[in-house]
Amino acid sequence: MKQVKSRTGNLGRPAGSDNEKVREALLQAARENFTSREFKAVSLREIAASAGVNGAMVNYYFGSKQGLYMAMVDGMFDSLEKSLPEMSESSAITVEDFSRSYCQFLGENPWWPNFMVREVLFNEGDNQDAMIRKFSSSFAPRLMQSIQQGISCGHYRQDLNPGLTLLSLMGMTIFPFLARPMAEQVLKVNLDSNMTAALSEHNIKLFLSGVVSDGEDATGAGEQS
Amino acid sequence: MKQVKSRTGNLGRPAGSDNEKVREALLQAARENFTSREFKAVSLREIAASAGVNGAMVNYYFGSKQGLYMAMVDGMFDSLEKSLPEMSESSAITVEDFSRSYCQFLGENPWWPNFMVREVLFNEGDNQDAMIRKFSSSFAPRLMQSIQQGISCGHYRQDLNPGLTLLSLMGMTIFPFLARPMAEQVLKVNLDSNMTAALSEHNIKLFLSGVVSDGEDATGAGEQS
DNA sequence: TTTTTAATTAATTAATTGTTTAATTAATAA
DNA sequence: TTATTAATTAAACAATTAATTAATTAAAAA
Repeated sequence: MKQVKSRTGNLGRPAGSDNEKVREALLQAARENFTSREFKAVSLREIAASAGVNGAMVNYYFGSKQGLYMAMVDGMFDSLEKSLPEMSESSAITVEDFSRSYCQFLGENPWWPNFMVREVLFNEGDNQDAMIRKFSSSFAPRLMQSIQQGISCGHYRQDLNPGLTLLSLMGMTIFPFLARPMAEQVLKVNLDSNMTAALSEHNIKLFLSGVVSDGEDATGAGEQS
Repeated sequence: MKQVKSRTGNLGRPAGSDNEKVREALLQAARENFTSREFKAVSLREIAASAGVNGAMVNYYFGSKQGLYMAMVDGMFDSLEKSLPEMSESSAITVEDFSRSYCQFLGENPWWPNFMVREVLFNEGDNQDAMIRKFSSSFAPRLMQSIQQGISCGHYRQDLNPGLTLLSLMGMTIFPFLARPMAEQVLKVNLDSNMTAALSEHNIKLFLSGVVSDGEDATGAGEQS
């Protein structure tokens, strides 16, 4: 009765091995590593070690490093769509809904902005096209629709460029999370859940009415030298 | 007279070799490669080939791959400060100046947003701290100062959070360039010089007065379902 | 039970990386 | 001129990488 569990030599299929458990451990390790460091900077050995399995498991379950990465991407988009149910419907999204939902999502999923920007910006060719399509087919057109309705019904200014307006709104929503290190270290804006809620309300008001006080002149002529 | 130019074996110091020229060629190659691909994904051999010199030249002139990268970073910040002279002065920057100058700079230097975000976001530890300090010591505090003046003199709303307001402004300024592929492919917003100028004016107006028409209610109650 | 299949590990493979070295040639100083 | 220094190349080096393979063991099927 020597092989208590074949202690040192862990060869062969382990007793009670769980296919799905290993798979999920690898995906989890991939998320941890790929969201904070660049693709090439993360080695399979690191991922495997961080998942507590042998390096060859990545190729066994996902075919390749790239395969694991793509599986991770799919999972991330799934979790986005699950976290933003109101954005999965087919009607127009109001500015308020977008600001609140997206701020909350970004606050709760700090890995997302880094990841999204890296994918859309840097992985030119590889995943970029698919990313852009996936990204833009979710909420962008429906938010655009909402903005265009606002203009055509006269609620918004008639001189607004819908595309630029959408970009401005997305920018003020996403950028604070994107520049989190700068926001926290330089501006002392700590993006906890309270500040996240404050940010969405701040942005809604800024987007709709601007920063200028009621009754003040907004031409900027009254500004400080 | 066989050694016409020692055609194939290009050993030794070449006639009329220009120290500064090689240095600049390497920096140029570094800019081209490092701004579009991640640090680890760019090899010294690629850079050298793209500069038309031997791979060992990187170590000869810059000590290491990292040394070349840092030299490139320094040059980029120099070009930013030269391109934005009005931001190098010591007085407060108005929202208008910031929006116009920065939009123009981003339009003329499309590599900057990618590079900046990559540095501030992803190179954790290595250059991040230095980047944040350099970045924030240039215009951030003076723009902040301008916003705080606007609030304290009553021109801006009293309920404004200055930090969030600065982040919103930076976001609506930078994001369109950051999401350029998405802006162009999905929203059909082509960021040429005309659109860049339009963007800065659009943002100034939006920042100051919002999107809602004069006389309209800005609570959003009047929006489409 | 016996056979086959699934899961896991250690070892190997082939390619690529950043860096160093030695050889080589031009420019410069003595 | 001669000796020394600066610039360049090809080659070698050592480390690391993703991927494959063969061996091994448990689970499932026959």
